[in-house]
Amino acid sequence: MQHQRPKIVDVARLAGVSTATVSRVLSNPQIVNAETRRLVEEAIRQTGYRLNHAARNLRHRRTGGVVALVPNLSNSFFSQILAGMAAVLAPAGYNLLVADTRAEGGASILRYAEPSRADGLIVLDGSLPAEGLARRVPVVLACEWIPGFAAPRVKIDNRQAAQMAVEHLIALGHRQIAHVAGPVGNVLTDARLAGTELALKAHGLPPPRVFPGDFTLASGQRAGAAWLALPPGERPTAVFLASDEMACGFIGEVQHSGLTVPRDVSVMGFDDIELVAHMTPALSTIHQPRNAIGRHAAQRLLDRIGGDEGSEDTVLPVELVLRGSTAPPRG
Amino acid sequence: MQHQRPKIVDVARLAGVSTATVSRVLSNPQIVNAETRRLVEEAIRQTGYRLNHAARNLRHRRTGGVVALVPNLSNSFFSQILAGMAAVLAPAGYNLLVADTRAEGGASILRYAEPSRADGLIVLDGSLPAEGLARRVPVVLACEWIPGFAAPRVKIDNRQAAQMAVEHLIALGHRQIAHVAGPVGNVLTDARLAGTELALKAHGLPPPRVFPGDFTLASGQRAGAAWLALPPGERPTAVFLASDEMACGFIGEVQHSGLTVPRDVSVMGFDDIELVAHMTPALSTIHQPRNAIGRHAAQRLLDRIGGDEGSEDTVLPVELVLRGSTAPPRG
DNA sequence: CGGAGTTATGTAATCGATTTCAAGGGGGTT
DNA sequence: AACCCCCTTGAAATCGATTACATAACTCCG
Repeated sequence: MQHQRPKIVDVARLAGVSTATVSRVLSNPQIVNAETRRLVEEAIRQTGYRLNHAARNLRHRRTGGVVALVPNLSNSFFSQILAGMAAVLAPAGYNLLVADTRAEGGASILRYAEPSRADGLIVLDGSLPAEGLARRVPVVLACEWIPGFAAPRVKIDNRQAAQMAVEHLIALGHRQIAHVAGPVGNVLTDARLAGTELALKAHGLPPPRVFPGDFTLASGQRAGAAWLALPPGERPTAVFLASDEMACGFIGEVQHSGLTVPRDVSVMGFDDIELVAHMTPALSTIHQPRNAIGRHAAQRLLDRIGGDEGSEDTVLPVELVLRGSTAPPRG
Repeated sequence: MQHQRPKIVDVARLAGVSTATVSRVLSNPQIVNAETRRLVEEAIRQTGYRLNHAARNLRHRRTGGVVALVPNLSNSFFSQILAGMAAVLAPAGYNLLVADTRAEGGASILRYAEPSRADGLIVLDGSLPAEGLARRVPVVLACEWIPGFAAPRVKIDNRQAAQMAVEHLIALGHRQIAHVAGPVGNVLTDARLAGTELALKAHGLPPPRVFPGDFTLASGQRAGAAWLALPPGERPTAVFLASDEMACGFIGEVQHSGLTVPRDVSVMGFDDIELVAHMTPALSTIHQPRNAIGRHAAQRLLDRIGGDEGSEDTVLPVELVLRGSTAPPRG
């Protein structure tokens, strides 16, 4: 190895052309004479040349990367969304960087929102400060969103989805329906609660009893304990939880106490994460098209990077998935 | 906005110093006179200057990024490992890029293994070609590994872990123990199968009946169907599956048929993904320290990038987690 | 007071590619 | 023969930071 790593001038020298020509072969082959091109390609092969992306990016004033800001990387809900994004970004020549907004200290996460770090940002966390994001790089919001921050959003209709879920429980004959909410201050929490209340109101039923939650298994378990702690006569006969993880925790707790789902209580989740189809009982839930959310978000971002100024929302359809955890109330 | 984006010369001009001095304030403040430093910092504030990473990286001949090659981003098993890696890399000033080795076409994934793209690579997929990886950037293998490829590995002792699992089943009194294996050709598949066979042999029991699998829920479900298809007298009384996801599929299928776990069959998983603690029955399994795997892998890579040549393995301890899915055989 | 040593700063080369601008050569037209 | 155009190609500027080397000022000491 005479050179640590061949550069474009090494290729140029070997091929007997200028660096400009080599560069053209690399990025715009058809404008180079066929024979010259062949020579250069041969030189590239012989030297084992690989281009330096830092240099190209510097010249192009771009980074070739897109950052996804995820509230919690450990949450499997996001992994399929990331997979969808990667599937769109990779063919377009972009790298996907992921960052956990919780793991890294508050505002420092915004260091990713710089043009020299990333060409664009996909934000999946509605709790980030709008000021920090403004005027930096193209942004797309997915799933969650930031009130007062104008950017294209890729989302589902959470309110309507919650309505569908509760309508189903009502149709089964339930009259006392509880809701286990998401974390306080989250936009999804509010939308799903609103949908729940709307559906009940539309059927002349009283507002739901609401148990606190935060989308995690553990909080679902606590909700289960809280439900069990009620006098049997006062227990809602159906519970709609704002996430599947919580539903799993809830069902686990209820079954542990010896009661049975859906005989003693109907349970409805939200998200349709893969596992819940295989539990016993299989969970009835709202299916979120997670891969599609990732793909659309990535595509919207690419459009934005390409100069598209549109900021209308993309609302993807959900599906009511009925499985074994919901049934008519007893008696 | 007169400038699109202030550069280091703008700061220098405003502070009345050279770009060299500004650069020094940025990366080595203590060698600059306190008063000058104050001036420069003030100028940085006034101009709203942000440094361009592409330029710095070009000069430093580094990228500031680390790539994780994951077999399947949708698999929640990996998300917690990624979280662990991010927790170590971010404070060290590295970005974490993730790529799905399955989603992107075969060899093209190796484009990430270039010094100008990433300063290092964490490979979680044992099926990548060793030749492609050799002699490129520092590599650390995590979980899986590539036979014949020398690099530090961060892993668990899969053989021994499988042994522990099967020993437990034997201790409960089981004599007919089946194994549901991982995908053919995978190093984990072989190690876990070997451990299973070893444990049985040590107790004078015949080799296990082996059902094919590939770590996915669906394959676990198929294994459940295959188990059910056996004449009741020939059914193994316990099944050890090479992943929790498969165990979930298996249990789901068995319970669907009206049988009960662990009364009719004991089930043992592998991984201890978060959800399985909340199923009914809760799954007995082998706990893998996923966050720690991620952290250690990231740390090893940082060491390697820093010049450490060591390539010994880091073997992290697993735990046998006993929950409700295993019990003595009937009768 | 001259010389060594220290500290602080500036000048200019450098990282490795891309791209503007200019120019050479060939063909066709009048 | 003069002119124009197109096709190729090269020279050199450029992207925005870092840093080796040079230099100036100041201190210390015999």
